[in-house]
Amino acid sequence: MGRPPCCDSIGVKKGPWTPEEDIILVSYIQQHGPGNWRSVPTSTGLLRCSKSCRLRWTNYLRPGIKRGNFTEQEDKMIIHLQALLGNRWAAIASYLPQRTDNDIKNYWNTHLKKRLHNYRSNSDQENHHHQQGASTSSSSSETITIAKGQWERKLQTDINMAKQALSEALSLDTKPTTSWQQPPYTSPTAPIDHQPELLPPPPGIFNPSSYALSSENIARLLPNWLKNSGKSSQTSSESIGTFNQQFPSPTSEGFKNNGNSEVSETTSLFQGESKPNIGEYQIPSLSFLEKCLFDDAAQGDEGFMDMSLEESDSLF
DNA sequence: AAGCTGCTCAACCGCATGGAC
DNA sequence: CGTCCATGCGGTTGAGCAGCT
Repeated sequence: MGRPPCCDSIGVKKGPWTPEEDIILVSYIQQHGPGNWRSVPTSTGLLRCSKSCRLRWTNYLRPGIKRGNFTEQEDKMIIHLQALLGNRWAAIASYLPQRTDNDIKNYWNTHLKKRLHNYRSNSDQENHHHQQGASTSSSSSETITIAKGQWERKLQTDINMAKQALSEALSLDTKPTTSWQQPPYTSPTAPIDHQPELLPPPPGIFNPSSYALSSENIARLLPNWLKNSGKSSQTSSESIGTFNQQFPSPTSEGFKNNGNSEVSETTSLFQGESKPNIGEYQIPSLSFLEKCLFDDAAQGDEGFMDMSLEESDSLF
């Protein structure tokens, strides 16, 4: 007999979240900060279990989350990190700012795994043909030596690629392009050259099935919602300014503390500490990444050996 | 137009982990 | 040291959707 489900209690709601629930949750977190999830349902009156609240926040509502449209760079990073770390999605997510572990996991399972499988079955066929056509004079040890040399060069390329990817990710700080900055609801009549006004979803527009997709980040709604609901005496710009302070830019927020301690990271954001400096986070350093790569190389990690950068390049 | 099939992804479930007592 | 509890993590599920027949 395992532990009973945490959501066994009667009256706990399951299934898709509504905008109202999201607003309640974001509003609560804005005031109290993430963490202490146990108390969230009782404090907010949400008919959700604490786990569900935490998941909703970390996978969807948390500021700085980028959704969909994985870039090639990200694809490659995921492929390499998966080969290196296995299915440790939280660890992989720590190297990919703005992506959640759940998102990466889904993307891997639905896209990359399939692509990789297709590629490998193709290359297996090619190898089979090459082996059949190749002269039998070359010894297997010779082949291994050559392959090892080639692999070392590939490894260096991989490290350079990882460095480039990370530096590009870090440089996003100055050029944010994340989707969360797109307003989830904009006035149809808003001039294009104006900052679109944030609007709450029109009454009756809610469609449970499309809500999660159409609303990039409910957090963007909150300042306006607070103003409209009279819960905040701040002006719109003030509240947005405050809000932006509390929800800093995606990339400065994006790196998790060692990939498994988002609470400590996000809590600090909400407790009025100085605006996070990217250097303050315990970002897994490149030297660490390199070390892992070399360690794996020394141990002959087959997963990683199987998938070099050049191979992953040819996937795209 | 209706039914079927496969895909996507938000959300759930259960186990693992670590801290408090 | 053992137990309890809160939280984190990874695997899995299922509703909704798109494309095909």
